[in-house]
Amino acid sequence: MTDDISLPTTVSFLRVGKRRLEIFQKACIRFGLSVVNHTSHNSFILIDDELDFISASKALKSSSFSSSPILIRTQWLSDSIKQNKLLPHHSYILHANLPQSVSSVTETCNSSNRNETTTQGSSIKRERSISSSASDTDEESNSKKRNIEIQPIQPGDLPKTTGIWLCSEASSSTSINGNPNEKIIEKLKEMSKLYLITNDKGRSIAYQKAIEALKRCTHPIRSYEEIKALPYVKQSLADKIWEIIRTNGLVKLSAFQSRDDVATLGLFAGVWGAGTETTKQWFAQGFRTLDDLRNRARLTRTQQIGLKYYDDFNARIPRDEVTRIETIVKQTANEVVPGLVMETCGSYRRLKPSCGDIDILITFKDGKRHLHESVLSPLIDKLKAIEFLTDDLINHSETSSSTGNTSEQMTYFGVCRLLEPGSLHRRIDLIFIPANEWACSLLYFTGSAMFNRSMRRLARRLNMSLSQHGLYNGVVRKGVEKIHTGQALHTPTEESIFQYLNLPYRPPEDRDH
DNA sequence: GATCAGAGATT
DNA sequence: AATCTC
DNA sequence: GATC
Ligand SMILES: O=c1ccn([C@H]2C[C@H](O)[C@@H](COP(=O)(O)OP(=O)(O)OP(=O)(O)O)O2)c(=O)[nH]1
Ligand SMILES: [Mg+2]
Repeated sequence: MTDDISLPTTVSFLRVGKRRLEIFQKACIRFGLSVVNHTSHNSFILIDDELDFISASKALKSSSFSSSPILIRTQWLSDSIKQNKLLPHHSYILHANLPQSVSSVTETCNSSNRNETTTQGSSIKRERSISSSASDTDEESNSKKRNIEIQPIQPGDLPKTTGIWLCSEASSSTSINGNPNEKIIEKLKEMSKLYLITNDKGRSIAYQKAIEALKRCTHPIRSYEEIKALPYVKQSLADKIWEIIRTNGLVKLSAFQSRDDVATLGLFAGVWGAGTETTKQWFAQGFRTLDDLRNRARLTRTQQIGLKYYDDFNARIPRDEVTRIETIVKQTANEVVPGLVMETCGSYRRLKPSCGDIDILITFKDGKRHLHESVLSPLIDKLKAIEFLTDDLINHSETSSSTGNTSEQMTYFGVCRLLEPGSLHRRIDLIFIPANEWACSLLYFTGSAMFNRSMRRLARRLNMSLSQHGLYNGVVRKGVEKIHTGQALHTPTEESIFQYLNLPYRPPEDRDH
């Protein structure tokens, strides 16, 4: 079909509810439409499907829209979302001579509304798929009631719904005998990741919790009953897991992955220093490849470095290379400032066979020595001199005391490489801390991130507060803000922190959640 | 309807 | 203050 | 997306 009228490039919304508005605005970004407010003069206005032409016109009169705009039903966007591409808008245009029966117009466009047909007059039983999907970035929910065949459950086969606190349990070792539900976990992980890069943190967390529940399940899951018995898995996630078991796939994930905006966001998310807002903007500006970014995008200093080493940074580091890098840093540090205590943390301390980066915690042996500035700077300089460090990403020493820097902690994020031909550039994080914070920092920097968050959430529940600086009790919170910071507890060792929280001690390798 | 951790550095 | 990162 |  050849369209004489080109698709709108700029639209605005009239009387669309908050929830749906958010969804539509996201869709607009995705389809390259810009959304403006009433005030400017634009000729395309999207109106809620309940409005007929007359009431829409009335509403327009009392606002500051341009004189003769084209009215389009929001169903246009709803259908476009479903079809995964921006559809022609013709059939959705609202005309003056078609009063009430909004739905009759729909009929021509495509199959999506077939079922609603006639009730009386202008019944608008808009299908809820978009608005009720409780989701933003996705279109989801052809939520047909799946006919679940309930298989008989073998007694004693149910997954134990273990405690709420992940940090109280050892991470189950998948490396030894593999996880029986690997396929499911893999799919859900991908979902979680995609939700994260599309700025849906809450949902990403929900998937991670479900993943952890699955990891703890030591036998292959077979029945729908079993699935629902898992903590943090209810209707929606249970359906998805069941679908994976039955079909070995997940339609929603495939649909997600095939969206070019999601794929592009994923690509851009691999640039160190570019987060959800930046990648979203880049996409909106029409960039699609890393070369687009190199040539045309506005990049911060760190993003330039992230782009320069895109492949290197996204490669895992074999454990033995981390060991060699650690050795270089330790030796150099000992030459420059004798008496430093250093521990390589992160995934390395958790004994992972490969690591995403190198995380090194640094302090003085015995307390008191607040002039950390006399340590970080010389060490960094020396590491640069031997051409081990190649670039700075975050450097406390460079930015001379930024806004009210009361913290004694100092952070250096940079780039290093072994002095051997063929060595890749690696991300290295050095954190300098006062000795009295050693245990809490060690705990923090060892992670995993999920483990930390679980433990911190537990602390909060106990009216305590846990960070890399310390563990406090008697914390009084009023909503979000702390009324009372509480008092710092004496935490000489990691074990002591577990004790305060009534947790069994877990060695680093058991914190790999 | 709020929460999902808490903090440092850059922009 | 928003954004990104650990 | 689950939980309280
Ligand atoms: O959001 C985060 C990220 C990290 N960390 C802590 C735990 C983590 O173990 C450590 C180092 O971070 P990194 O990103 O290097 O994670 P990792 O556990 O070392 O994994 P990777 O192998 O990807 O480096 O910092 C957090 O507390 N919160
Ligand atoms: Mg790491």
